[in-house]
Amino acid sequence: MSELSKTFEPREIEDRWYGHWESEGLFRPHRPDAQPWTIVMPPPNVTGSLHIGHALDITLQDVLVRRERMRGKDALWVVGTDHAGIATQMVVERTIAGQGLTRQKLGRDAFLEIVWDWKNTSGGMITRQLRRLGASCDWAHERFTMDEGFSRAVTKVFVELYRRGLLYRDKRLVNWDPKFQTAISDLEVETKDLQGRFWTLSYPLADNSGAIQVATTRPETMLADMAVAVHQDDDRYKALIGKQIRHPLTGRLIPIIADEHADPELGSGAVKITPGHDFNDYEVGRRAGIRPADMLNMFDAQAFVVQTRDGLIPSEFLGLSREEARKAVVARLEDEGSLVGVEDRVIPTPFGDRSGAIIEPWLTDQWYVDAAKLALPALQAVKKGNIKIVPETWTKTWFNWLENIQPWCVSRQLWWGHRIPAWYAEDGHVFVAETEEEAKDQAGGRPLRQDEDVLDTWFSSALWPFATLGWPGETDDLRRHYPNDVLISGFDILFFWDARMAMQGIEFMGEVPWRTLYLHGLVRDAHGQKMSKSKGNTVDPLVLVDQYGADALRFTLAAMESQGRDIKLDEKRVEGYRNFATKLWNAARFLKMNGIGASDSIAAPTAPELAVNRWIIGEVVDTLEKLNRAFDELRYDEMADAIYHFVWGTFCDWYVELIKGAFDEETKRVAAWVFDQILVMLHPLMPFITEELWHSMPSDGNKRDSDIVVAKWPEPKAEVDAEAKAELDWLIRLVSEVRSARTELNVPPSAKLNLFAADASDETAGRLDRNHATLSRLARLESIQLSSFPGQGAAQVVVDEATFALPLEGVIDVGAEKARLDRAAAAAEKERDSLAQRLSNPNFTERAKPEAVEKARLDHEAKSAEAERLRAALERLG
RNA sequence: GGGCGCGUAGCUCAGUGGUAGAGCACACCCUUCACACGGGUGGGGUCGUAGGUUCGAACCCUACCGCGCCCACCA
Repeated sequence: MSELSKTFEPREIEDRWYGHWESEGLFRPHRPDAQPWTIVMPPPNVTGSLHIGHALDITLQDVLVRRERMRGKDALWVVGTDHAGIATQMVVERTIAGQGLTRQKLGRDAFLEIVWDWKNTSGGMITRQLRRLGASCDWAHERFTMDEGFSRAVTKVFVELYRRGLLYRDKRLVNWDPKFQTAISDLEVETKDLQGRFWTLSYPLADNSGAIQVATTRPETMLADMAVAVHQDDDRYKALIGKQIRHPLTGRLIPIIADEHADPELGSGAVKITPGHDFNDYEVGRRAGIRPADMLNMFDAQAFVVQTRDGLIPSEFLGLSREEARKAVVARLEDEGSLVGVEDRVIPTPFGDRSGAIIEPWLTDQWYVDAAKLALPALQAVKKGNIKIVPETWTKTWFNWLENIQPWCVSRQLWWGHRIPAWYAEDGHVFVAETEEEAKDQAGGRPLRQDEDVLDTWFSSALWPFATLGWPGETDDLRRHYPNDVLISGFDILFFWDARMAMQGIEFMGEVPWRTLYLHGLVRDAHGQKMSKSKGNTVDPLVLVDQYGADALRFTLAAMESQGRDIKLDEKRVEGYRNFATKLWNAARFLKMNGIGASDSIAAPTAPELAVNRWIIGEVVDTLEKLNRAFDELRYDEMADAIYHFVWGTFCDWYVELIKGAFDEETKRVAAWVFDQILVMLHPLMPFITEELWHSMPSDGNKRDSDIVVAKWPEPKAEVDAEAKAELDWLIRLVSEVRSARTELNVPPSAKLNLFAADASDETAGRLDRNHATLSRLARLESIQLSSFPGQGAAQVVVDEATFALPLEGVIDVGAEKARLDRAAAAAEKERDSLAQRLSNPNFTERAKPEAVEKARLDHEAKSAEAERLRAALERLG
């Protein structure tokens, strides 16, 4: 491996190093005495595949855990997959449908066997894909939300919550998904605006004394109407309160009731009440004293019309879908002259987020978690600062949601999931227990039937931060790694997952699940559009990895991640950071070519003689400081920025250029050390190329003691050498000025010029002397003289106190040079004048901070001097 | 209806009370012995609009305009 190939081939090294890291157990070295550091990966759906959102999420986590591992911590990144109830069952049902099968035909046990098979065969894809990104998680302890231990934890939590009165069974309206035929939680409902209509109907009074008009957006539900409500203060209807209505289609006698829900401003001011199929009406019904069990239901599980308990729905409507029923009802009302008016109207309509079906409020028995009680401590935890949310702006959202939280429906009418540990006796009495035996004991031997339903997937994933560590067992892992240090998740699952983890974690562990909650945004396409399969604008992260390498993709995602903003991913950026990797690769080749290999020490070489070496060590220290600060503040963009500019802008563009042709032992030692620091600092962001180069750097016959994945994060004791910094800063400015003048005056790159330094201080003279060779090479100079140029026709540049002349007799376009100098002088004068104006304002000198005044004075002095010198240079040209 | 965020160079985005930055793109030059996935140089912004606070605002406050997102039962 001593010879680096001419081009950097990510694919080959990525597979090789990942395999090495994993098989050697380097992602979780045994460090029982080290300070623990913990993060859990949001478990991806077991049957899912990697999308760009995962890539971002994984990158952000891996960057952190790699640095903590390098800092010597007992770093643990918990990994595993989620059984994803609805999503997985849906996929499998679709598959067996191809063979003409349904789960009902198969029966529960046979169906579940198929799902498990499916999970076992296709479940490994996403975890293989995570590896391609370089995710350094603890694969040896990979978990699954339905593995044995985890399932035990889920059952225990359910039973405990029940015993603590925080979980109960209740009959009420629930969001029913008629396509999947299951209840879903409020969070799984997406409200979308749909173009609909607003019908006004006429309901006759039972005593034939007249009629009352009601308005509705869902006429079909009138078949289950149980009342008409008006506002108690509405003079139009006051007298009618308590009277009966003969329902137009069913003939059902229903009362006119007073309820504040009826808005006199809206429609006719009277509203039909269907407690069994509308959330508002349900509440009105409750207030009117109707028990949930007595509420009329007119739909089956697939939302087809069925007969109400009172048998009053005319047979022509039975068996119709909601849409058909609506048409039929409207048609009949029209025939009967009961339809008073129709207008178009936009209707906010609830959809199931997975099924896309319109949700039907339906009366069922479900299990609910008393979320309001669990929410309180989670709210407090953020208020007291036990959980820090980054970026902070999300705390308000956190409070707002938790403060208004509703009971959480956790039962699902599915088969794939954790079966609810509740058993019913013949009489309906329920026994909740961790095992059937326990339940039987409680029931005193009566025959029992287990609840058919399973739990919401999020109920189990909420336990991820502690159930993966062995809870309810009191394991060493649990003691050391709970609470986790940080959680990284997209804000889209803030309520689904993060908040529920906080609630369950505090309830069962008595302590917050993580100290910091970092929320990142969505990855969008280059134009800011949300990526979706239907739009066809999705970016497959693995395609990018194939094309540019995992390091480039990781670096891009980190560089574009600035605290929570959505990321517009542009492939050009990935390409750019691939180029960056290549640049680094070639810098390594260059160093090796010149006998520079691995550093023999972790500590910075002490007090080098050459300024350039002292300077670059200081630059490393600077960069490390920036990097560490960025890590502490979770500023990924700043991490990337700091290392990128150091590697390319400082190390490659200047240091390497400066040391070319002068590879003395000291420089070799310093260069080797600096490059090692670069590899280590860059490793969290670009793990693969850094590991490859780490092992490529040692000269023939030598080897590194260990891999960079477990190398020591830099802690150079060195300090920034101010003198060296000043000197190199000067050198860079001088070279840049000369280059700029050359280009602007169209001096051929090959032409070598003489340089005359006028008014040079002793310090400048010394610097010119010390840097004679590099200066000549970088600025393409023939000679350097410490005197003013006696002749005419020279380009001139001003750096600090000195004026440098580059004689260009015959070549120079005096007009162009004059224009150039004039522009430079004008710029300096403009700044000088603006500073002068500020300084002449007593309000400024008296009220501004003394440092600001002092700085303005110094700047003014410098700019005045510079302007003067430039004007003098201009004069010299005649 | 409530809440949040955004509007800075052609594009994507940093920035923050003291006279605007990056990457890409663009223009010109360079086959200089690490790298053309490169090197050098350069052009380009009245920081959405209007007020206010301040010695000083792109940065703080107010209003407005435009864009996006989240939450909410208006029949």
